[in-house]
Amino acid sequence: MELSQLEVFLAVAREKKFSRAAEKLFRTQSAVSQTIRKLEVELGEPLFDRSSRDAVLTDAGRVLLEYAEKLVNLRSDAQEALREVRELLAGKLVISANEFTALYLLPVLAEFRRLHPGIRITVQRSLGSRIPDEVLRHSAELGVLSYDPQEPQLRSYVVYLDELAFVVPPDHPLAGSAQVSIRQLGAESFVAHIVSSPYRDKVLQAFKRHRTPLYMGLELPTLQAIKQFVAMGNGVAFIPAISIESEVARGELVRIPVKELQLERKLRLVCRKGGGLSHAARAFLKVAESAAEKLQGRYRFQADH
Amino acid sequence: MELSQLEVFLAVAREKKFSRAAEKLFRTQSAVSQTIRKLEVELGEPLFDRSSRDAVLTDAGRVLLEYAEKLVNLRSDAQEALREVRELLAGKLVISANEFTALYLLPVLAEFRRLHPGIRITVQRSLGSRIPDEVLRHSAELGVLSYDPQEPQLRSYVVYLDELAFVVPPDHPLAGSAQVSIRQLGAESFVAHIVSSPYRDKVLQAFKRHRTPLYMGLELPTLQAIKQFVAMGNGVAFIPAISIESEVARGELVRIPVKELQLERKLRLVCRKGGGLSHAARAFLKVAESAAEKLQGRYRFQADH
DNA sequence: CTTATACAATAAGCATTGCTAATGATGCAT
DNA sequence: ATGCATCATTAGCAATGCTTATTGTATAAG
Repeated sequence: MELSQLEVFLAVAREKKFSRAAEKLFRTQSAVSQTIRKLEVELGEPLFDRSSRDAVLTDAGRVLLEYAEKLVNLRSDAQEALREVRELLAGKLVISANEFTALYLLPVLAEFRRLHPGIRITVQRSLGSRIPDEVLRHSAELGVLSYDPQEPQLRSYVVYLDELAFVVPPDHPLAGSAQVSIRQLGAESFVAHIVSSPYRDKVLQAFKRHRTPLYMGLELPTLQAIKQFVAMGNGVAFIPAISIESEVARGELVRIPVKELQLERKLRLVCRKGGGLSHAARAFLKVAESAAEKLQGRYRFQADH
Repeated sequence: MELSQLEVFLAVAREKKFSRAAEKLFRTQSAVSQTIRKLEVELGEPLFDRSSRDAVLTDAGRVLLEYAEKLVNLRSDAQEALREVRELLAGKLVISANEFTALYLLPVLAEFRRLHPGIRITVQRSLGSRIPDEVLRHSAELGVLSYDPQEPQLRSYVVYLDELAFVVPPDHPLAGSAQVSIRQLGAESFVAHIVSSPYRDKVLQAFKRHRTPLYMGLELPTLQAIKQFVAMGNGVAFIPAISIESEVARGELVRIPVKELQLERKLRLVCRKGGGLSHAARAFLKVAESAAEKLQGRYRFQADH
């Protein structure tokens, strides 16, 4: 029992004539007869009573009619649903990011949702180190990383240039400075992120090069905690610039360029190589790309200070 | 999109390997590949991501999976429903009968329901003269008639021998007689059915032959009314034997054979010629046939009195 | 880094299927 | 009875789908 056969069956049931059904189906009457006959043999039951002028459904025919209509409608539904996927009106996108790269995502997500409100997005929080594997195993389709992954089956696109910002509380003696040098920071009490990263080491090395002690009095597990702690006047910190934009704007934190330290961080979107990407993911990459182009100028401006 | 293709799709989705799905389907891996490919081309969307070790459903694949399962299940349901029709576990049977032939049907219906409780039966009341046409137009599948229809597309089976019974109230002077002759009935007041029938004419002719007047004092429209009127002691009547069985048994009416008058009535089941009969109708004819065989003896016994 | 293995895509040949065209059968109306 | 409409049947042909054989690719092992 195939859907194409059921379509013929439905046409005959509607038209009540084999020949008229054949016209509607752009087939010959013979083809229709054979199709119905085949169905009847398969089902072991006649479907039409041909004895009278109009073809009349038998008991079995009536039963089949009910199901045939449902089946054909269900197929239409399926085709419609697939059309929606094709046209980005439906779909699901899972993105893996860690605490701070998730921040980068926010404006991109906003734009993406505006363009494709039918796509449901899940941003799952993970650790940077586990993200490549998650993407490979299909537990996420995209990932946000701050480094270029080694895996040869992955491809990554740089979508954002972040940097490590030096921030102080607004009432800090250095708060008014346009720039500081590392030597000026020897007396400061630093608050650090408990997760070690390549950038932390670079900071340490820079201080060492300038023979300046780095007093790391506190390690905190979240960026939020670090920001609040600094804002309360309890110390200073190096922290991803992206995570302090609003605090700087509100005057809760003051960012000061450090002359000898301009640590850029490239944020990347990673995905699997080789065409296995959903429309949703491809669309997201596109949105991210155009967002990156817009930000480029602004970012450079900040970096030059 | 055909159900056979969806079956292949489901197998691959389940097995996560084209080759393993092929085994389960008793096909070659090539066939499975081609089928899936064809589906993908038709739907304009890849359904599986083949890049990783196991085939993984794409967005579109997940959507299709949902519908494919529903579709395949619905087909099973349809096949099951048709099996029930085939095995007389389901179906519908419409029988057309007039007021008094419907009485004949009752015991046959009881037996039929016992044998085939899944078949829904409708006995629609009609007029004897319209029944052949109704059967031809499929507005009923079987009809009960008291005569042999002319229509060449109809076939009829004699299923019951009724006769016109002469009944009197229990307190009637003739009530004790084992037999009466027509001449004894000249003084009686008859109650007649308002619907004229060939049998009524035969009665009239018989009375005429015996030069006996027939006083027809009242015509009533229903058999029930005639019976009650006679039982109340208001007259006597000729009435189909089948319709007074219980009243005779309860002593409300007394039946007396009339020597010169033995009017047999053959009840027939009619149906369309030529294989266009449902299982239900065929089964009903069968039950009616065996019921007729059983009744034959009993009927003859009564007739001999 | 190469080799072996597992799996899917592709190509070519073949069998089956389903369609058309032509003809035969049957019922219905004139 | 004749003509018209309708469906069944048959044979031939074209399209479809399956198989076998081969190529391509990614993963695992040497």
